[in-house]
Amino acid sequence: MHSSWKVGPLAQASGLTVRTLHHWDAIGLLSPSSRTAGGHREYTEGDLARLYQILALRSLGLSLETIATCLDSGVDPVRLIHDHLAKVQESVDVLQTLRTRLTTLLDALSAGRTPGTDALLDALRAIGSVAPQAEDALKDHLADEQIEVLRTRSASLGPALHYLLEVEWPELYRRADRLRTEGAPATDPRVRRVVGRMDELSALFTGGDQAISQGVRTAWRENPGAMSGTPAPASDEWSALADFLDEARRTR
Amino acid sequence: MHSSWKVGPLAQASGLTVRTLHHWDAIGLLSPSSRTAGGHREYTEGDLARLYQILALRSLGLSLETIATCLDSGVDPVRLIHDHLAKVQESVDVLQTLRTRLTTLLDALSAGRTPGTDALLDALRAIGSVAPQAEDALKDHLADEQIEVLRTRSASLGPALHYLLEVEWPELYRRADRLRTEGAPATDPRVRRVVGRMDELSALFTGGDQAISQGVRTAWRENPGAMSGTPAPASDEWSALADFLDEARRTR
DNA sequence: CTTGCAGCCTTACGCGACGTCAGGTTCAAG
DNA sequence: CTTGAACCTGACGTCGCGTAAGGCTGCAAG
Repeated sequence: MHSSWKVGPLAQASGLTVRTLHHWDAIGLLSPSSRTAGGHREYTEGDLARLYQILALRSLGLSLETIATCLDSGVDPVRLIHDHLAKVQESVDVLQTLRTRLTTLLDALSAGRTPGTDALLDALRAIGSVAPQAEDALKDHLADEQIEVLRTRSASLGPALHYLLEVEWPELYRRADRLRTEGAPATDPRVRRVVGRMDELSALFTGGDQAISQGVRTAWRENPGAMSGTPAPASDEWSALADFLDEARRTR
Repeated sequence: MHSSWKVGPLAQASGLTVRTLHHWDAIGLLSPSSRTAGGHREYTEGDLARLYQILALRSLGLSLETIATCLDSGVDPVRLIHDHLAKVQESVDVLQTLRTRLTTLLDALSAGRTPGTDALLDALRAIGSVAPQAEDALKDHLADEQIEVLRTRSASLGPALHYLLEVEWPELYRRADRLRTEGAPATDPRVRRVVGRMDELSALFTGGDQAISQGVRTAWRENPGAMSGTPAPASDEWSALADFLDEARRTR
């Protein structure tokens, strides 16, 4: 009646693999109480009880080492579960944030061919309408030329455009804001690098036209949500970052 | 003006470690365009552009291999992001489910010293009240004795009790239900093992008293939510599982 | 008793993205 | 030229096993 199990049947019964049971034996998590003369593992009923406890704790997402500690040395279960829950919650939060970013990005990508460019153009047009009335006609004309430049540039960049506009740009934005909130000065080499790369990207679109670059920057400041590809930050935070970047640009 | 960077300053500027840059070089993700005569890495501006692209894509949670493929061979960004989002969403769902289970478990654990035991006792009392009136007094008396047995047992089990009641028990419950919904017959050895272990746990509390064991099983059937430690399943699902377990017990 | 074959054994590499030495070489300042 | 900081390559560890490779055991049939 005191049945013993070999690895194969036990793996079958428990839904695990033989390799897993070998592994658990190797790390001392679950070692069979006895062996045959030839060295074959023999799991007893007591081993099975432990196996079920391991499965239960594993289903909570605990590491094998943690499980071993629990079963062998005894740990306060409340604190154990509490701490583990905190870690899980943290992972969830991180993934949720990532999911939001991916969703936003995917919306932008699938909404149009080059949504980032459209946002750029919209922003440029908005800038034009804010300009002094006396120069409206000229600015409109200039904007048309600028738009043409942007369209040509966009076409020549091809697929890389998506990454640049929808991925790298927001990344630069986030990096800059992180540095700012960490208290880095505008003269910090890391800040300068980020600003430099931003201007590089800008140059890719404007073809080096300073007027257009300035227009894009202004547009960005006026309408951050459409340009950054990320949820619009608080306006005061935003202008603080814009000031920060401008300062970095000046003191370069 | 054509600046070149060594690993140290570049790591400093980018927030990475030297080791990471070495690694990215080793796997061909980001190799410096040149080296000094002595073999020191020299990163050019072009390398920096690639570095920023890598950082951007990495911040989306993509694997280094995927990033390399994107940058070197060009992949449809929409599908890339879409597929990746699906994986992230799946991870979120899994973790959310786990979080819910952990929260429920933690509530149960921190509500009282031995909430599972209280639930057991409550269930036993409920059973008593359902019993035929003619035997009420006797059953009440019997219940008191039973309660005393359970209390003694709980005390002697110590911390392991929590695992048994709040972790292993629900795990057994889930395993049994999984087997049932997979269509396994009540005579399946895996089912028998689960039922056997359930009865072992039951025996731990009742001290082998069949009357108490039966009472606990009945209580469980009457009030599954309080006993299983998991969200109460649909009642029809529940009774189907109870029937399944009873059948497995009979045909053993 | 021997053969056969299924199932068991140990050993070891692989994954992913690096951290962390260890032991030796190169660079730039003084 | 010397010194010390920064650089180099190589290798092992992480975590939970998957996936062989090559050999041994155990049970049944001949």
